[in-house]
Amino acid sequence: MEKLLKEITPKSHDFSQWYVDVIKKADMVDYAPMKGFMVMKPYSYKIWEFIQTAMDQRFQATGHENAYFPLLIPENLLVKEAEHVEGFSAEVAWVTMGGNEVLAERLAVRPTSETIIGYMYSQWIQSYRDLPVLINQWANVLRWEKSTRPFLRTTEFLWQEGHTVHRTEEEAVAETVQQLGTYREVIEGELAVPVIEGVKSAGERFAGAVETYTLEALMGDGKALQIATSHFLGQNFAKAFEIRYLDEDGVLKYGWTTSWGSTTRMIGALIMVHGDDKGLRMPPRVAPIQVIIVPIGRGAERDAVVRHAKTLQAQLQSVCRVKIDDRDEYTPGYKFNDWEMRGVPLRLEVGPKDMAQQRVMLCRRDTGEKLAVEESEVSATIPKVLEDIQTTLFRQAQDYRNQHTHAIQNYQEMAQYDHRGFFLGDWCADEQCADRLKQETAVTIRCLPLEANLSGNGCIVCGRPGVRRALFGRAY
RNA sequence: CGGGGAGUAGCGCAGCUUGGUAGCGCGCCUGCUUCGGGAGCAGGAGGUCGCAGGUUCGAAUCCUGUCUCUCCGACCA
Repeated sequence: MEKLLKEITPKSHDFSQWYVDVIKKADMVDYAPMKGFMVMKPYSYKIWEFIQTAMDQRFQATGHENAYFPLLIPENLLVKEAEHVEGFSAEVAWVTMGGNEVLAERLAVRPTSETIIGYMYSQWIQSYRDLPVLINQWANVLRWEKSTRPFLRTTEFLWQEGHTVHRTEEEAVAETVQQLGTYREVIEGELAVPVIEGVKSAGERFAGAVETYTLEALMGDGKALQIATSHFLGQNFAKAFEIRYLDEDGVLKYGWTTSWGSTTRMIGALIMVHGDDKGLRMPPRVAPIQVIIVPIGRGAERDAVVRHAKTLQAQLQSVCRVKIDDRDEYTPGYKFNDWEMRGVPLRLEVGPKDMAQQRVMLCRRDTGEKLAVEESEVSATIPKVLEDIQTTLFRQAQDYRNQHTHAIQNYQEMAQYDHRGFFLGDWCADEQCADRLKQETAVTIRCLPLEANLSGNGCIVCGRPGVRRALFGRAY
């Protein structure tokens, strides 16, 4: 334990340092030699691939198709939607040279693709028969952020962005809500991160959106993280980009568009929600390795144990992602700590004692619980235990969030919780109250939850009658 | 972008005040002994001191610039 503490800063001591220690020690990322950029190493990229698969299956199932649009966007397109360009102008990187030639028009490295896709859609859509257009792209985007943090906010990041066009407002809103539901399914079901669904207040809305739907999660340090968003764009982009169709009634009409995105930030959430002082705790469904077999034995025993462990591995391959750690140069104790740091959900130990009794030892990463299992039962037991770990991690995260969610009547009450956690309170819907709250406490409106009723106690800032129930918190 | 802290071997650090032989722990390599919660001994490899200028006979050390990390703000997924 002493040595462990030297490697990973305890969560309670310094959460930020803990986070950096964990992602480095668990071999998830490395810093690139340019500010704000990171390398996703195989262990974290694999997690991203699982997330991609889970998302993509659901996108396809609801009729979406993947496509790919250009990395660079000409300036004249980027500036077409006024609010949009205002929202992003401060963080756009520009390409001004092509080889040795200065470009006639500079090109933006996409911070998001509404504009270039909007332009293309305007070329593609003529008739109501062309609708809806349901396209998603998996891509990288670039935003010149002031301060960065691996996964949570990097200059370049990976994401998916869906862009759809619909014939009616109702259909577009339904799409927006449906996609939020998909995000929730994946984030809660696969990542075991509980979220609160809501809409953003006007001040926090996506640049150019009519309504921004969001999922908000609470991290292990009591700070909030926006984990996925789905935007109803109304006809703002359709009007800016002339996305029009001739309707059945012979009238030329503007389409209704949506966009929705989720990013590699989800991996950051996964780490901050489940990790502990020993390192990561991976939910089994997205764990690159679900079961690590550690053979134990010395001298003459070693060969027999390793051979036996390999047989077990072969047998388990059909029920889980299993790896064997037969490195000769490390002791079992070292390996235990090593894989715990990487968050492998389940460890299977086999030694001479186990072999004699035809059993193995299973040790859960989430609870530390050890159980002896008959060899004949292992294949059947492991999937059940993995499922239980998945559920347990979600429950633990949910409990933590519930314990740190406080209904309040006025914002001064936040101080007793050190402004950490979620706060539910009424809001008068005046942005001035939101600004004042932010100024005084650094707390912002995370969302207006879809499922919440006014308490009737009045705005937590000004005391005037509440208009919306709001979820407050300090955000990443 | 403003304010702190920091860049010396893969990792963590000392050395810098007062310029003069590049050091420690871990890790790595080899050998032997070890193996149910971070093993031991012995031998060994590895560094243009973030980068670029300047001062000097001589710079890790002094000066200037610059890049990167980190923390706290403001901006954002």
